[in-house]
Amino acid sequence: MSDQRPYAALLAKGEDRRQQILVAAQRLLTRHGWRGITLGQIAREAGVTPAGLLHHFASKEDLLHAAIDARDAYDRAHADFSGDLVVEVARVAERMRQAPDLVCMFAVLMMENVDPDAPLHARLLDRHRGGVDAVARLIREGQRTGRYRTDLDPAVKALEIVAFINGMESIWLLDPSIPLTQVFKEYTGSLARQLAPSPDSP
Amino acid sequence: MSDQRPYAALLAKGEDRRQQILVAAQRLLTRHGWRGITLGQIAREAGVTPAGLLHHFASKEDLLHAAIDARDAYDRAHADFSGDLVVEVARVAERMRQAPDLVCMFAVLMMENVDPDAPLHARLLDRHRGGVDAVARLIREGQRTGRYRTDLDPAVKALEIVAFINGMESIWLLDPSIPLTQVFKEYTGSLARQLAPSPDSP
DNA sequence: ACCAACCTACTTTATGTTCAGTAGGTGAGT
DNA sequence: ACTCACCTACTGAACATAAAGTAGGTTGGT
Repeated sequence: MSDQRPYAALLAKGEDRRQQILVAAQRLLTRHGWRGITLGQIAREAGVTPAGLLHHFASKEDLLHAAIDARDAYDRAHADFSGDLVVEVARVAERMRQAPDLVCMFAVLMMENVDPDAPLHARLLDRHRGGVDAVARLIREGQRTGRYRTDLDPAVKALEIVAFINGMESIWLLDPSIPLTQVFKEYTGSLARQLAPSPDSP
Repeated sequence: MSDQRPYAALLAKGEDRRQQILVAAQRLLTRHGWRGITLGQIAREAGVTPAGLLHHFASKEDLLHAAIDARDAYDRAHADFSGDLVVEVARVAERMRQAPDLVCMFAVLMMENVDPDAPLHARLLDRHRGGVDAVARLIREGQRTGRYRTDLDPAVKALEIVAFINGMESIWLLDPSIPLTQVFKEYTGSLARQLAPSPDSP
């Protein structure tokens, strides 16, 4: 934080401000969406003027992409597609609590970019499909190793799981008073029962 | 359509235009959200000028509320909380196909009004809770009559069900190529198995 | 005279962006 | 030691545009 070199401190300050802006943008983005926020709001929350903000990011759209990039990096760091699917789904609730501004960002952005011509449509569609595919792969893997029953379509079940997670994100954003953990526990429990091979009692 | 009386025809034309505007607004609302559309776009799609639109609706916000009211009326006409829960959930897919602009409108509006200070927050929160409560009631009813097992929390399961439906609406809007019916069939199938009393084989 | 269903032309406000400038630091040449 | 060219991190004011809403007119029916 406090370097000997004043210039280094200056650069650190700049990077710091950049992060502040990014965090503010993420927070506001998940509450108001891309169209619901102004540079002024983000700038104020980050302690700069709109012009000052544009010193760090070329445009509002640029800032948006930077925020999404940060979110992607978070996912790359936290997503674990090597473990058990059910455990992984259960972990989503924790992550939602830890970093709601990041985790729930896509739920908001998705609905804002539903239209095929929307600026982020392609990117979000790709991302979403990637997520569904990853879940489907996990199911297939479990089926191959005999841990999961084989009479259900991985692609279909994956969609169901992703829909549930997505839906929970939306609902939780709207109403944070819901019993998030319990609902996730309930769902993962029933999921485990469903994926378990045939000779099985609840 | 074609009245004898020219004045009646004029009034009918007005009512007609009002409906056109409402339909256009609903369509655009579910694709671009409230903030993503302008009076100009809606007006153009309805075949009027922005000023012409404001002849039928006092303000943009007024139009929004009218669109939501129409959606509420649709729900009142189609929602059936007397039948079986599983059957009812299965029917959602049909309704999504029949009237996507109406059914999926709330999924979009919800994410746009996540913030407690958002203009529609209270209304959407109420509506959402009402939906969850209705589902929970259906579960409780089933438990009381012995059709459903009693060892699961109706409120929690209701949240899961609503989350799934909500999530499916979002995903389907983003990517209409998904096998909507299959996923719903899969989910309702597993739901039925889960709600069924203990001595039961899949 | 009055109303309905519009339209054209305008005002107002909000917002992204640009521009010119300021304060302070760096490193090279003299 | 001193200046010169250039850098980073900003600010304040101005600019351009878009979009909601308004004023007043027109047409045609009662």
